[in-house]
Amino acid sequence: MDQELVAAREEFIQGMSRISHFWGFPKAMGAIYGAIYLSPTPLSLDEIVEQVGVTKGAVSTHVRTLERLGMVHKQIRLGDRKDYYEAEDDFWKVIKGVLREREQQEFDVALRTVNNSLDMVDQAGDAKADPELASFYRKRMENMQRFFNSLDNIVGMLLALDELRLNSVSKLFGRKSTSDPQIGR
Amino acid sequence: MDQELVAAREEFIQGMSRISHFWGFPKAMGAIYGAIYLSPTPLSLDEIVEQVGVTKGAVSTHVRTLERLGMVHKQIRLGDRKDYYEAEDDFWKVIKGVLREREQQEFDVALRTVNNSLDMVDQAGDAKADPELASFYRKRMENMQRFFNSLDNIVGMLLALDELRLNSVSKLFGRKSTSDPQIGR
DNA sequence: TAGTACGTTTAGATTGTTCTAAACGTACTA
DNA sequence: TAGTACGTTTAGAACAATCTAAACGTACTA
Repeated sequence: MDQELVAAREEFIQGMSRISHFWGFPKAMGAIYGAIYLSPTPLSLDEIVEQVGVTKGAVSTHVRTLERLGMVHKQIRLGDRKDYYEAEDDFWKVIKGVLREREQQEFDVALRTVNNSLDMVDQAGDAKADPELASFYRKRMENMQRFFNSLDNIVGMLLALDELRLNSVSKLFGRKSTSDPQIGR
Repeated sequence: MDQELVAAREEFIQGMSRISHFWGFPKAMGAIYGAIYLSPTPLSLDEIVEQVGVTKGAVSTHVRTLERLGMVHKQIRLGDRKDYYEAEDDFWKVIKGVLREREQQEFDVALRTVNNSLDMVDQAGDAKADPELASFYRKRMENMQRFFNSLDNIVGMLLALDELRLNSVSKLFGRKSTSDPQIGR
């Protein structure tokens, strides 16, 4: 295979691992996604191992996560014991998957945490001394709570937009949207 | 000071450190922000150390980051060698600060990375063998590039909305927005 | 000048995460 | 039945991020 294409692929994969890391995922996971994304045909575990250069164990683990997020899709073939993976190439779906996961896992933990502190203030605060401080705490916490609820709603809406083609979100913001990339090559 | 309020504060601070960590920042940084946010008066480094329980060095470092992100504001007082910090309590501004930072630091690194790989394909690809693969690579990479540009534009718009009160973003999405929190207490 | 009260920097310890290597389980194949 | 080809799990190694403790720089104070 064309040596220069290999180089381009490696550059790309490396970029993906960087991006992955930046968004708080393991580097290898991004690299694996990159490899699958650039492959014209679905890849088996071993092919991924070969292209990315991490062990099979790691690939197995990460590929499972990727599937959970909806970033890759497993393909099984009759009479073939290997699993094959192909990439989801609709990135709005990818974002959706990530948000859904994060939203559930930690997002409303945040809400609950604030609610909880607020409860503590309510129960204790005005009973004893320092009612001023208690009411200040309450004000601040409620302020944050409101914000989290707004965020929560926005994310909820985004997740709900499905048939509407999430892509329209960008149109909604007017400017160039999906065409006319301006950081040119 | 009211023992129960202290407990509520500690609960809150702990929650902030968790959220901070979740968004990819050091835990202590979130805790520090939490302490400042809950204080009715600006806090000095030493007061933060006392409330959060990390060393002065760490506080010094993190507080600087927080300031760069616009999450806290430094206050200097004539005839007082201490620095005091108060929290930004407009979370839309906070988000703005974080996005601006991230956008610049890594966001268009992502773009550049893809652009770069694409260049490599363009230069090398069709010259030699495997023009099919080259064109497949090109297609995929352009797809991603388009997406990044959209994202970039959306974030750009968000950052530009300033006077417009970012809060209106949530109104724009219709549902309950800032009022009527539904995860009740 | 020496002493003190600050914030900052830095070397290295601590901790948490991610990866490797190897054992393992299962199912198919001869 | 033994052997092979696969994906998965796991113990612990390697690595990276964060924090501590202590040295440091500076400016004010006596």
